[in-house]
Amino acid sequence: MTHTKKRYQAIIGKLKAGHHKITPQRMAIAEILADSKGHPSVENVYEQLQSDYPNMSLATVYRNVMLMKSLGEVLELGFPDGSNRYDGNKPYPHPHIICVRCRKIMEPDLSTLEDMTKEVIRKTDFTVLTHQLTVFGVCRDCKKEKPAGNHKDKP
Amino acid sequence: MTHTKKRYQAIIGKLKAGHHKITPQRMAIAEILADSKGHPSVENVYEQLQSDYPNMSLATVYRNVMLMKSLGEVLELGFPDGSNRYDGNKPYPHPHIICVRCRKIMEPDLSTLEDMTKEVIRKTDFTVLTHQLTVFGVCRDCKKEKPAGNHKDKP
DNA sequence: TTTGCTGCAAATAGTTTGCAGAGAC
DNA sequence: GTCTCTGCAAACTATTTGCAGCAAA
Repeated sequence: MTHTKKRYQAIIGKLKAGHHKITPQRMAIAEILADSKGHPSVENVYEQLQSDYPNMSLATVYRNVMLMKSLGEVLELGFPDGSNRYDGNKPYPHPHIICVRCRKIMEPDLSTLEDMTKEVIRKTDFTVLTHQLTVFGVCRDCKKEKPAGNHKDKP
Repeated sequence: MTHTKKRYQAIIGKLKAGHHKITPQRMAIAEILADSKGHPSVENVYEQLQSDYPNMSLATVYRNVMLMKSLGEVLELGFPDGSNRYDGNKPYPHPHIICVRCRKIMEPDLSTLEDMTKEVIRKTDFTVLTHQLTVFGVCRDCKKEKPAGNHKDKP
């Protein structure tokens, strides 16, 4: 079974466990979020559903994304630019590296994150619950196309 | 001169350098942002100005916070919960550790951040421009008041 | 059958914009 | 005097909610 398929099963399982009804709308939304390629926004999930479910209401998408988020099966990525995107494929905190030119998102495993958490705990005496790390930059492909620093306004 | 005072001068200086007019409204907004204790939202800045500038428009606050942000003199803190807050006191990226109980915000210097940036560069080949790191947890004071794990729903 | 879910439309919150007069330079 | 800035109100975007009918369990 693929990871995406497992994620779909996990979401549906949590819904059942919480005595939530398994409606066709929920299955469709879960299917998209279980994949989450491209980190869709609510609007984006809604658009993807338009062809198969022309009557699907945007409110229904909002309600169910929130429900799955509250069940811990979908991660909300509140990016600094204000856009809310969702990830049901890796529903635990993880770093996002975003290219400001092509908007590509990478999600590397960072071994230094653990050291950083330890340093936070040592310096603040907090009990750490969750975190969000987003790094902005220019990806390799975009650097090739137009090297950084060549774009200037008239002097 | 205090750091806050220096920050105020820096903001006003950037405005002048950009040939923006120095209006009483701008001075008042700059003064609040230069301090930025409590990381105010736009609404919050507006409220702080109500007593001294009862005619100040919320739109004016929005316009000027955005202007100062575009000049690099104010940092926008797009927290994952969706609230936009601003910092004109430390207008460069820095970590925020937020207590989910009392909403207190700490801003420790993290030496591990540099290692993390290096790891990001090594693993993604990005040119890193900026970043945002927010950690959520429970602060020391709140842990004392009510130890974590004691709050449960009925089984 | 029962209870929760959906679609619709209206409400709400946060932010942006057009415009005419006011004010900084 | 010129040109930007401000206040006001309306517009806009993203999200939430009330309600009546519908459908999963």
